[in-house]
Amino acid sequence: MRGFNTLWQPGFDHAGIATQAVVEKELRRQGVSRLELGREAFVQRVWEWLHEYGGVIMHQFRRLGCSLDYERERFTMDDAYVRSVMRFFVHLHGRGWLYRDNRIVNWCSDCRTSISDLEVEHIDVDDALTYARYPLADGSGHLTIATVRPATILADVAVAVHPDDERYASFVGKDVIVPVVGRHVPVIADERVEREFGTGALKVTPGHDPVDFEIGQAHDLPAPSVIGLDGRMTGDIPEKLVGLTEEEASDYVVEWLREEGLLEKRESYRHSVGHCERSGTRIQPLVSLQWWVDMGPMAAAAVEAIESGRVTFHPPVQNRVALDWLTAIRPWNVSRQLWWGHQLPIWYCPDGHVTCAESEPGACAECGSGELARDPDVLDTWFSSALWPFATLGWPEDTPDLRRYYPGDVSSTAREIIFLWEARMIMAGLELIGDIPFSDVIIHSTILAADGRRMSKSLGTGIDPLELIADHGADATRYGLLKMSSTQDVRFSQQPIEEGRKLANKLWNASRLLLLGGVAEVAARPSSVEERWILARIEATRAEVEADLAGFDFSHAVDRLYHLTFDDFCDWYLEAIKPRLQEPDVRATAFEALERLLTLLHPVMPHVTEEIWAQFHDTRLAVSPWIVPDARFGDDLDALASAQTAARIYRRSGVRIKIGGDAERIFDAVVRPAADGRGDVEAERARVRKEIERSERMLANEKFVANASQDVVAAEREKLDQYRAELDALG
RNA sequence: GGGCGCGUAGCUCAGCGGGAGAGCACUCGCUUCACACGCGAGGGGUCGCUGGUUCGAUCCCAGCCGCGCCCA
Repeated sequence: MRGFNTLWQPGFDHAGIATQAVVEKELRRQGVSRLELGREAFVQRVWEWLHEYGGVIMHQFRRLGCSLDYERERFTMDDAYVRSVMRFFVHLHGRGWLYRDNRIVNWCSDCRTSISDLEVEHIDVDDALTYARYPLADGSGHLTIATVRPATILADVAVAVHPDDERYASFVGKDVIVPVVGRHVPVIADERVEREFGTGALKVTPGHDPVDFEIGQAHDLPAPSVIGLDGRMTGDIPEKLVGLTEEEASDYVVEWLREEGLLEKRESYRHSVGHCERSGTRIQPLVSLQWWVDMGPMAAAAVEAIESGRVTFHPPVQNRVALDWLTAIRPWNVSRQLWWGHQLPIWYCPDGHVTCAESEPGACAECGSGELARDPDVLDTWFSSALWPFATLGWPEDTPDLRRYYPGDVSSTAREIIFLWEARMIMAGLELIGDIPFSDVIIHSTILAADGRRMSKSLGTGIDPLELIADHGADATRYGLLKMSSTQDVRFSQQPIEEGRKLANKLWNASRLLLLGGVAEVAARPSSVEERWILARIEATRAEVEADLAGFDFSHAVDRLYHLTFDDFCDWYLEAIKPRLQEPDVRATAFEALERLLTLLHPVMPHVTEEIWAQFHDTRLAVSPWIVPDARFGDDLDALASAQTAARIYRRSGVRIKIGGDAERIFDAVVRPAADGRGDVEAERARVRKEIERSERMLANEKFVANASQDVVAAEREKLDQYRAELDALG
């Protein structure tokens, strides 16, 4: 409508973990495991599943009447997209930012893969805090530590205390004996120890705790593992514990401590524990060999882009959120032990040399060996999603689309996606294209279920937009969603959608009033006051709506359109012209006003406005020009004020005040007063006198007049004048 | 543990320094020739609590009580 060449890019990511989990679950129901099936066949099954169930979202978009460029639908697993992902990976490798390392990761024993920090959800859990005594090797006493995970005692390699903790100063440098396994380990000093937690002495288990891993690295300690990838006990531990769950092993350890007199106490303890966002399984921090990306340099560029305002988040507080994360960014674990996704473009030869290439190399880059095995891992889904703004446009080729549509303007998403996706799109865009992917990021509200819980499939709290469309109509659903939109999370309610349905209905009926008399045959020549007034109202609303939309304030935009339609257009304008509706000039202006109203409403309610438009046009509203600013009748914006005041008084009390002229004529047409409606004039006078008193009292306050802004004082004086005029009119 | 935000009419939410608002729900009156899926009127709120700043506080500040989210 405004003549811009815009692209709204449709498509999907492949949702690695989630998709694999769903298909695996289905297989299990059929009594097949993915291991039996084999990698190739499994991936084939995922594609089949996608073909069956994919397309739902696009169907929903179409039904909502969203103007996406549907022919350009893209998928992160498309061949062309895969090439972009490989290019990105090889690029990072060439930069030296990609490395393989044994580090502690968030392991989900249910999904059987590592996950990134951002896929971990912290939930408060009630646990027991176990206080265990570690005897000193020299027999001179003991040290007590507190732990919520007694089973990990088996993997302890040290006990750490804070360097400034006087209680334990004399212990540092001595050895203690780890219960159950009998290992002699040193007492070390490290600033990462929280003195206030437990006894202030920390058992150090680098194999199963992120902080301990850091301490272990700093002190050059080993990181033995006693819990395997399957969540079962393993490693250098007593035979009878092998294969137990962590919980069973903990019970054994606690019992052992009790019998040996080393159990000091157990107390209940509530703390937050990481869980896998997908499976809900408690995260097992463990050390494994994974691929990592050093994000420092890319994050610095993104920080610059946001601080300089080249990329702006809305609402503005979110700029800070993004910056805080970017400035404290940590290495990104990008490898996943899954089958569904982009397999790492990494090949190993028998000598362990690593070859990184976009497509399968013929020989090892280092030794020329032809015996190459590809790394079985796939990439984090977000690794590919980060390329969305340009991979969808043909990058790494230099395509016309890429030149025309990159960088884009707006990306809209929920809060929890800021780090996962937005920040990474910005980083990838700056790194690979040398420019930001978009200038504005809208962080919209999350619509909660009516009871305040999150909408989710597993809770059964979700709502299918297709049902809303079936019940209320697509235009009503669009209106309702826009009305609900906010920077604050909102509870879902049918009411705003129902409001939209009423608006569509009202618009339809108002149009019918005009169309019933046939289409106007002359050009509009607005002459009467109500005609100039409605055009002024529409013009004012146009400017306000444009400002709202520019600020991404959709809720206020649709609210204005609702009141313009109901209050101004229907209740006053149409009622005012009704007596003269047969006059060609009146009809001509009415159609002019209706055209403008339909145009303003079209982005919100494309279906009903297009249908009405078709009743008196051969063109399509969707491609008709937007309203151009029209200041002709600006002076008439408040022209109906006196008639509206008279109406309020009459409808409330039955008292008619004297107004005269056009106002009188409009009043009669709109209000249609009874022949000699006679109300309680004295009560009305009393009401107005009260207002006058209030106003006079305020203006008599010297401090108010002296301190309040001139505008406020002037506005108060004007109100006083109006009330005095009203009192006069009451006779 | 760190950070952000929210508590306004029965419900869902606007307003964020000058007389408390919208839609829905509720009550009453209208079959008025576009719409009863409508029109008009009305009832309903110590704007979470306690202090402070100000001529003036729902709005700014502090503390408390509830609730939510993000991060570790």
